[in-house]
Amino acid sequence: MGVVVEAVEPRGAGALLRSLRADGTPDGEARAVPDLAAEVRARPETRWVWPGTEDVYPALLSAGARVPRCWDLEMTEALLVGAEGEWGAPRSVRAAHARLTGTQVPPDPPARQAEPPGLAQVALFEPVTRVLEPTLDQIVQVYADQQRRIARTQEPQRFRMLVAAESASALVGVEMGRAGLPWNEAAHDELLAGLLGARQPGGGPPQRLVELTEEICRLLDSPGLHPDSPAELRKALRRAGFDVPNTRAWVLRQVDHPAIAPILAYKEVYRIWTAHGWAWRQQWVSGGRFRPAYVPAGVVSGRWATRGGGALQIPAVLRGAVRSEPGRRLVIADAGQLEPRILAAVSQDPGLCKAAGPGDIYVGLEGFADRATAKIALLGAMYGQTGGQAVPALAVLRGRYPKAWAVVEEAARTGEAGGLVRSWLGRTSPGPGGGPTAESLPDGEWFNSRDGDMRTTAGQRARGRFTRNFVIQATAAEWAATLLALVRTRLWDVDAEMVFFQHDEVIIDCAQDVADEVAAVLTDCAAQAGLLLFGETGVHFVMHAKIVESYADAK
DNA sequence: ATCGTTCGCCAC
DNA sequence: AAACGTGGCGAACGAT
Repeated sequence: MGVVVEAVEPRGAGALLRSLRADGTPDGEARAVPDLAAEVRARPETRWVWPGTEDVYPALLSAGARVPRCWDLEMTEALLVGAEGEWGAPRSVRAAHARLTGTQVPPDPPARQAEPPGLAQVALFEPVTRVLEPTLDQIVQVYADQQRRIARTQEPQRFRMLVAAESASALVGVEMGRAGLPWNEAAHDELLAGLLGARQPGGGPPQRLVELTEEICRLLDSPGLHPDSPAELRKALRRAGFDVPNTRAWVLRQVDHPAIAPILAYKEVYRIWTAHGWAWRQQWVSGGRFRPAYVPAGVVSGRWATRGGGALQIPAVLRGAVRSEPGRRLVIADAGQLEPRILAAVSQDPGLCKAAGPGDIYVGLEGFADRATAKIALLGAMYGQTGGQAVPALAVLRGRYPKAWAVVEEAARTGEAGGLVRSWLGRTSPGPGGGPTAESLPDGEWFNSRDGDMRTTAGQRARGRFTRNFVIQATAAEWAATLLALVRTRLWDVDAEMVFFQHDEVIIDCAQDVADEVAAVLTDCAAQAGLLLFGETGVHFVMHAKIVESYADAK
């Protein structure tokens, strides 16, 4: 019983391995294996310690080896340097080892480019910037060092949970990118035809855009106008007697002119055409699957990012193209009101925890005129809204839910003063300017008082909003990563795979006859993730799972 | 021509 | 209704 820890230096299809004890010290000698995938298959109870999941795992999956658990050294290093006040410092194993031994720290290689699946990349030359791979010895030393540094963090238990959840996320990211989201090209065509009209043979603007352009030109008496040029549009509107500061949709909506309606229609449709039209599909969809590259923890808050394909912004009007194959179903689940529940759990505000029960959290809030006002107050407190109709609502929130209020306010004040904040599990915010931390800056740099007073500058207020939101958003990302890790384990032997994830929403592609089971697993894991992170708080973490054949039917 | 920045929209 | 967090992305724009 007990997890075996094994350090991995990948070498082609094989690897150099070395067993490790719990504290990271080696247990036995290094040994070479010719087939790492075979080792992974044969030893499911192992935690594989390797430099970067993104580099190692794809080949293993190709060889049919799914990895139960790993320790992603680069991800962990990024979390640790952040916690140590060196956010953004190079994260490679060689860089970590150089810091450990006091030698020259190599910079990280530039982020790799998006690689559309349809485009077989014909490399004219191998990029010379690829860093030297670390040796097994360096891997072993850095792992042991990370154990020691984690022990020195404020909450080592939580930080270990963070590393485990992030490493599991990294595995999920590779698996999901490989699986792809089922994308029905015929359904996509039908939706595009309805929105855009007939496709032009030469690839030019489709029928509906052409018609809308003609109508706009006529109504604004401006032949040859390009509606997608803000400058031209502003000029034409000015001639028609309307001087708008910009051409954003909500600004145009306030203008009373017959050309506005077709302009707004044009904007909506134009975006679909350029961002998710036929050209996009040609580039990103292959074999009936949309395959973006996911970057777990690619965002400062720990949220996932994607590289290419715009996977985290699939427009609502095109979701009908996401369809299950015959005999299969999509189980689509999103966490209900995640961020306010996170605020309740981290603040332990008794009133907010009480409201964060199984029902609607906003309905459960007391002292507000109605649900909408309560929602404005809660979201405003987490996003840093200060003006408008939110002001009286925020005052109510402050009076009724003081502990919750204090959490976000303290984070905001820390940020305004140039300080760092941490999520529940220990992710640290970047310092002001994205790299250097406040502590490393000369005194007074961040209170550049104008006229001698201590009013905060616009930059300081913006930074306060960022740190205010960071403590909530980053903790929500941790809950989501934990959820993914739990779901992945629970579905290990089920005919079901995760095919999409965005912030608080998961799509699982599964056999029709296990869909109910999958839905139950999701709701179960949501509660379990809340318990693992926060213990018994009274806060309910809920996932609303729906079993559908089309993403369009999920909302 | 090429590059980086701005605009404006999409998602959560 | 419009100012309030995290992003990606594509076209226009403007500097080199």
